Amino acid sequence: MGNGRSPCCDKSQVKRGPWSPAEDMRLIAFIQKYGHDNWRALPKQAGLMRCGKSCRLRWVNYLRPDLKKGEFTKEEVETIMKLHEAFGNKWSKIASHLPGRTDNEIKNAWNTHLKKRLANKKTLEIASNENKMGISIAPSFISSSKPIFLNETLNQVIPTVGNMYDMEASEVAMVKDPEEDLEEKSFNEFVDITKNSNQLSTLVSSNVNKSLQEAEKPNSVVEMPMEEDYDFWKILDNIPIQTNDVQLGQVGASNPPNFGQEGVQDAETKKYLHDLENDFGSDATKETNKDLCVEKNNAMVELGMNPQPLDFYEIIRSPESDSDIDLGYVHWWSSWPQNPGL
DNA sequence: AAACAGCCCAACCGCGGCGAA
DNA sequence: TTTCGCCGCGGTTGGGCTGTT
Repeated sequence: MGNGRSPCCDKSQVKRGPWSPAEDMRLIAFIQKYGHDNWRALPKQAGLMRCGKSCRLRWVNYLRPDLKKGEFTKEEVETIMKLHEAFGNKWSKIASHLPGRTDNEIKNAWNTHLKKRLANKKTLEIASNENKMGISIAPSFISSSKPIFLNETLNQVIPTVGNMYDMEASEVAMVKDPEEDLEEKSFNEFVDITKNSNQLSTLVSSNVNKSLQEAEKPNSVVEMPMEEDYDFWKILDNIPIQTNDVQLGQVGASNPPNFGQEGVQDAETKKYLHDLENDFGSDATKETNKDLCVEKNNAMVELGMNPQPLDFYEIIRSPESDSDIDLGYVHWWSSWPQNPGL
């Protein structure tokens, strides 16, 4: 690979792997307030130990407020199939035709489900064409067990014409329109699968709920998935992060994204945050930061900043509050429940 | 109930494109 | 025109989940 470009960041200095709730919250709070003009600088400004690419990916694929969660509709699936036929693996291009869907999501869906569906369809097309041409497919497939698809992966997941014949020849013959039937089956299978993805979200929620129930137990110790990091609270409390070379006030965010009513308000989310507030207490948080306030004020003077109040608890209570920032749409937390005690 | 295998998807990686200097 | 730096894209990976034996 030669001397390539220098790495985008010092890998030893950045955190990798699943995002914690605290990191998510920090990223959301920061972007909602300051926008994301410069991904490379953002982690530093937001006080995140992540590289810019990681932040961008997390935001674009998971935290963005306009994301459409849940199963793909039949229309969406059809659109993807058509666009893939036209553009190939141009996932971002395909995603641009599907509002609320990310290229990563579509790519994953394609690689896990839709590719199979397409393969099935093609298999049947070949069989159908050969039938139309008056070619008897049976003998060739019977005499030669060689699959049509030589691709190893495909061989694993799709029935070849050969083994299809072996397995279901009579069934295929009896179906009025086998192609349509299989397509329908594939689609239903796909929808089931995506529904299961939804169930996963539900599972995530239930895991969070479980944690909440744990937290409600008297005398139980609540293990917060938060690192001890005052910068986070600074952001939420509208205290600028003090860095050596970055001026938050210069970060462009004049047009914050619309975080209005689009997202689904999750009662569990609120409950979690409410408990969080109770357990730690806003006063306690502010108390903790008291010592930093002088530093904050100095920084503000130094940087010539004029920050608008960004009250964490107001944010969370939105949209009931007057705040135009809303965290309620966030799915809490995909990367967390497997190990809630982090 | 435990072990295993396969699936799913969030996250990472490296490269290409593009604009600025 | 060249070089540099950033962003975004597409491919790949790895850990968790689920189904099967």
